[in-house]
Amino acid sequence: MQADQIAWFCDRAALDVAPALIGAELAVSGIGGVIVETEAYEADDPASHSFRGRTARNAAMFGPPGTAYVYRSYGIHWCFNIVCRPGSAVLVRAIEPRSGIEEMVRRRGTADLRRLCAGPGRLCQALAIDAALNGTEIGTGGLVLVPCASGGPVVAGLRVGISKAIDRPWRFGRAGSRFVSRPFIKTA
DNA sequence: AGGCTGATTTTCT
DNA sequence: GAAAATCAGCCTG
Repeated sequence: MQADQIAWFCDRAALDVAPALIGAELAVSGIGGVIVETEAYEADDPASHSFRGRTARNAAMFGPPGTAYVYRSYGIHWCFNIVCRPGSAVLVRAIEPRSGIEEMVRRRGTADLRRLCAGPGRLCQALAIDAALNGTEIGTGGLVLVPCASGGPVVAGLRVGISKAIDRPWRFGRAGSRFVSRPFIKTA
């Protein structure tokens, strides 16, 4: 999809974009798959990097909708976000591997498809996402995003690995997918 | 199956 | 100096 169409798609609350991205196709230089897990981070959200205003690290979060925000996590991993309205973004937490599986297996050092891209750090390692993509416009530079009309049933749950605003059910997943980073609690 | 810990580096207090 | 939107490996039971 063209960059301007992606910008249009992302120009709304992260809370709207996050579930809408379930089922979308994500690829870097032809290697990727289908998004099965996301999390929303809003501008007024204590768990968001943007909560205390713009800094050197989170500058990309204040760029136009459709910008990629990539940051280093725990000093080791990379995490990939899609910027929505300024100061808000969607963390892509897992994809179902589809294209370039051989290359992803090589980068990850495991042939376990279920865990190949299940988690923000694993996903970035499999797709070779790093700081070079931070601040770039999705739809350019080999970064491909193709939203789909119906990604199937979407389930929601609590976000993972945060210590603030832990009660917001802003984690979204494709119902029944085996490729999510952690199971979603079943609701009655 | 589930819990703990080390790795590693940037950011903010 | 502590915490961080994590992960893999090793421990126990």
